[in-house]
Amino acid sequence: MILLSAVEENYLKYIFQLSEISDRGIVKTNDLAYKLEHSAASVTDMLKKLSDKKLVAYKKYYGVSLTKTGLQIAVQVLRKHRLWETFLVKNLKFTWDQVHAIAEQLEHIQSDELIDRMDEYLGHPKFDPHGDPIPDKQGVFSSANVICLADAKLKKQYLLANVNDESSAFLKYLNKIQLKLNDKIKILDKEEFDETIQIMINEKKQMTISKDAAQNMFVKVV
Amino acid sequence: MILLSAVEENYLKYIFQLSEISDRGIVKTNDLAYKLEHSAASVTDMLKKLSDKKLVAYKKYYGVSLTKTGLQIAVQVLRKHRLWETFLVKNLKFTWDQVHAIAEQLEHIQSDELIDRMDEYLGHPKFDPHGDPIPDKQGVFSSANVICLADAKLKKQYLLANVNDESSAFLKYLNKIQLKLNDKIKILDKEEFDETIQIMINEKKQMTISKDAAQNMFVKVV
DNA sequence: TATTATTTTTAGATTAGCCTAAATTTTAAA
DNA sequence: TTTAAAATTTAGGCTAATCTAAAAATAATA
Repeated sequence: MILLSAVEENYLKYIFQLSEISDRGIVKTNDLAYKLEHSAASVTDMLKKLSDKKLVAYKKYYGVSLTKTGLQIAVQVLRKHRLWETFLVKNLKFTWDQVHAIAEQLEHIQSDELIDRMDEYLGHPKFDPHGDPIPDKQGVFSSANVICLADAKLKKQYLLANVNDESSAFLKYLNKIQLKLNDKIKILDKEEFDETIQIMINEKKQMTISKDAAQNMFVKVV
Repeated sequence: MILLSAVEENYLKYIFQLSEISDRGIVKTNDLAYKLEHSAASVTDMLKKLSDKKLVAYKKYYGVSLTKTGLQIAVQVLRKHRLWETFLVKNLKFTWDQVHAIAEQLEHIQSDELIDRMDEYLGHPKFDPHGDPIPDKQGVFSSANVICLADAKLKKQYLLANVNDESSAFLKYLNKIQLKLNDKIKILDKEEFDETIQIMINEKKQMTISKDAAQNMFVKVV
């Protein structure tokens, strides 16, 4: 078990996250640079280093993907992040918009024993407070079969299953409009021009949701 | 509130701990180097840096002490360390010999809100699992009035109040001989030659304790 | 008190992780 | 298909935090 720096772990985590929404799992240097808020040059440097350590498969000017080892580590970092978020919300009564930044620190604490005990303490949760799946010790995610609200069908009943945890402002907005996980959502109408949608929440409250907000929300069929 | 690196925080923490057992609170470069397991040259470099930041008062060839600001930060790091140790033992059921290394990482997580909520969650504990006092948010320690077992009087009834948390091996030894905090201890005899002591534990079990072990144990009068 | 030993600092290097500016490669557009 | 634009890499530099070896200051000893 090679110990990685917090920086290296972050690279693997973000490569994993970006690879999930890219074609053939290939992540571009610039996309990583944008996520990490680093220069592209810095990213290139680190990709070479991670490649030397056999954690990523990197091809110059083409892109990067995780090796088997790199994937395993990325998933364990994600596991730690989500377990910590769960602890912060469930036990320490943080709100869901407060926990991401703290979990970004806690996810790099190096102790398998700690995370095993935390998992046990929390009762082996399958999803974190934002609805993100928590991989188990073996790295297996329970799948939730969600679709983005921006791509969901009209007039169909859904449940809010997952929201983007990275933007505190977005989560605060959800607080303000009192939208929580597992609320019922039905799209009543969609404006062609700006893709704003009209939704019905819990069959009683009607709202207008911007395209931007809808892209950060994920629903599943009832 | 200036954010310090984990390394800087560690320096302040160790300067604080060493100053408590030094004359007039002056800490020597070599003592710090030994504690930190760094070269003396590295320590000198860092002391200059901390001095520039007004966190320590450093005089070349003489020694270093904490400024008011440096002291405040050191105490808060200690507070975090001890609250985390308490959480690890009380809630996650770690044994007291397992928690120091993990707490050394956790103590550098930057979030006042986190530590306030953790303190609340744990019920504002005054002492950690090793009997070390946990300073409150204002940095005030509750004093325990302990003396080192190596300096304790013969034939007097004491309670084990505090043990050195830094050596996992020592704590494992205490586990083996089933000695816990608040156990009654009476020194029956002290060998002049090697300062080995004979103790009676809880008025029923007699044991021989080395000088080395006794120096890591602290007792208070019943 | 002179000399030696110890402690501490200085000088100079190294590595990780970042940067900007310039060069190169790839992609898109005319 | 040539050329312009965008993406990416290379080159060279910087800071934090470490090191070793040599120099300097202080403390201990003869």
